[in-house]
Amino acid sequence: MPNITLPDGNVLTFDKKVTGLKVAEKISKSLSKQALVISINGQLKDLNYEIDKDCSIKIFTSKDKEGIETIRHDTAHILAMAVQELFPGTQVTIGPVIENGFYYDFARKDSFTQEDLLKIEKKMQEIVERDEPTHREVWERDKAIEHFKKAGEIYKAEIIKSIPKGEEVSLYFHGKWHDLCRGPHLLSTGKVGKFFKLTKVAGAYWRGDSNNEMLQRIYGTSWSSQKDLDDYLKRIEEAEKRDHRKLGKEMDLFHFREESPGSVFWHEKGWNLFQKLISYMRQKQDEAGYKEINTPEILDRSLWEKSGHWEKFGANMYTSTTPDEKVFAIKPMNCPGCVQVFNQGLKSYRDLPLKMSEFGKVHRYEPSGALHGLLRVRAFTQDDAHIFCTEDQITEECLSVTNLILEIYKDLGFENVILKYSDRPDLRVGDDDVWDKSEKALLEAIKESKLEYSINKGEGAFYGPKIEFVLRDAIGRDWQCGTLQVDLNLPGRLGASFVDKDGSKKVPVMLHRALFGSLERFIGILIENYAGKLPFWISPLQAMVIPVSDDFNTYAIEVNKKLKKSGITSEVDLKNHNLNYKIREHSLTKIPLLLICGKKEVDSNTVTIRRLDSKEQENMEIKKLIEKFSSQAKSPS
RNA sequence: GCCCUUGUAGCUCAGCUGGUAGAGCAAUUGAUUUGUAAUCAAUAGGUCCGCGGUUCGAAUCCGUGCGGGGGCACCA
Repeated sequence: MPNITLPDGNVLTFDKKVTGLKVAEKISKSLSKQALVISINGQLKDLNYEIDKDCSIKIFTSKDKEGIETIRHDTAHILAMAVQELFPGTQVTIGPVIENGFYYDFARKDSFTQEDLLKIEKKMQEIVERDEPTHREVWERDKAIEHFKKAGEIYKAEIIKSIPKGEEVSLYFHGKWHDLCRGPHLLSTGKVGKFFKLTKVAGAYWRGDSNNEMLQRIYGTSWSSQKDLDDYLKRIEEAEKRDHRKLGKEMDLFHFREESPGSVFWHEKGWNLFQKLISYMRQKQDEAGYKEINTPEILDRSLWEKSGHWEKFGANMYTSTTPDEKVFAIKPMNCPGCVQVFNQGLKSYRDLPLKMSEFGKVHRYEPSGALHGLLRVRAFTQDDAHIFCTEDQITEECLSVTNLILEIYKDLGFENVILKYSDRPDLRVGDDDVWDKSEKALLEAIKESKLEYSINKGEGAFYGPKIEFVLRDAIGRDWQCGTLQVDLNLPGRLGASFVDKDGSKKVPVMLHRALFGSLERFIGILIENYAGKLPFWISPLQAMVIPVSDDFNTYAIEVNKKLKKSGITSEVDLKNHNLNYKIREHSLTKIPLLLICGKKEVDSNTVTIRRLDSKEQENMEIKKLIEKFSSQAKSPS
């Protein structure tokens, strides 16, 4: 006699056990048609699960996250079914739901080709049409292991072995085909609909461990309507258009080449952008009380041994042997160098907090497969700083770093910032009471900042807890940029000390912080966020002066000179092309202002402005133009 | 690093099953003097990523190295 409580509080009473589908039918016919999956006392179950006890339920449709995720999960099963029908002998492993889709990992000798993907997709459509009914069975563990072993499904057998004792081992059947699965699933393969697409094949390690063999992963996406699928594919396409590698080429900002994989060759315009960011940052840091320093790129091996890098970070370090056989390392981090500057001369507690910033270029030998445009490189410039302070100053200093980061992100158009807080890892140095103190101090700073934060348990650095600053861009992607770490280890290892009030020598606390993280990376993010249409003040080329014909060249040259003098980055285009051509060309390279000069303008001492992405024409006196845009050309302060 | 995929002119790409390369744009030169997203013509431009092999003959097939792309692993 189950009494079933609905989300609106109403209670339906049945005189015998009843399936979720039947409950949906009782509620409304349309719901029963749209129903995909049900939650019973908060646990997701199949719609044909039989309810025999009092409970509260909620029925999900494709409008709910639970519904669409079940569709994706079923699509993954159908993918596996299709693959095994087409390629007998292929072993199935796991096939979870991911953001916007799903994947399934297979073990097969031959590799899947792009054409195979199409074939598989077709077969999947067939399976949907066959509308194979789903049913679930709970098996005895050893029987299940035996069964899958016999069937040649070694990986599945492995998975069952790793299911904790006491947990149910359930199998899902779609027609004859079956898979070990926790569920829930749709009532039949037909419920999935046909709004899916296989997107790519890739390698993936068994159980995510690079010591294991590599499986073949097929990725796909699945939706509840053609429109949703099309929208998704469109979104992907739009994101591709923003790719900073593509835009960087089109806008003539930088390039990469074989001779130095993962290192940027900055072109004039890219470097201009780079320098604009640095000078903006200098000003900000100067105001915040930082002292800029610079330390050597190459330092003796002994220093890196002392700091612990040689042992802990050696695999990522470039080294250099001189003709006289001395071994140096090219710095992968700026901190040891910075501590040397701190160590020079006696420091007093009165000098603290001492904030030393450095635009330091570091080199790290990253695995070749990790390289990705500007976002993952082997040589990059950190907007680094190290703050030497006392333990009592930690919270305040952390807070001021957080504020500085937020201010800077805001100036660059990122208002949506999330924090990730990582606390002590298992492998760490320092006493627990010191950790208590530094974690508490850092957490306090986060709380005071009133920002949303998540906790990554045990993900801190070996020397201290850290915050990572994640910003969300214009199309909803998250990027990890800034970082702030509390270090109670390196200063001691490298012999840093200050004279305290009582005359005794003490070891200072060191905060490591980077605002953008890496200038290279941040520029990549900026390009993608703005789809190349950078804010005026940071645009590497802010204005192009275009004479209508060469009768007006002298005037255009004059205008360009005036602009340059007033601090606007501008050029004049004297090439023998017509106006249409020039407008197209310079619009494509995303120059914010096109300034047209013809007879009308010469006569009235004006230019006609055409802004990027606008067809409007605005006539303006030169004096006013300079007044208006020279202030906009400056970085925000 | 691992799996898959890819490498042809400055750029974007074509070149079927082997017979030593082609287009558009860009560049150069000339004509045109242009009023808001491609004016016309001519010229020049290539170690077909490198190395090795198969073959009478390789951009094309095979091996290998390097680079790019998509993932996985990595990301102090």
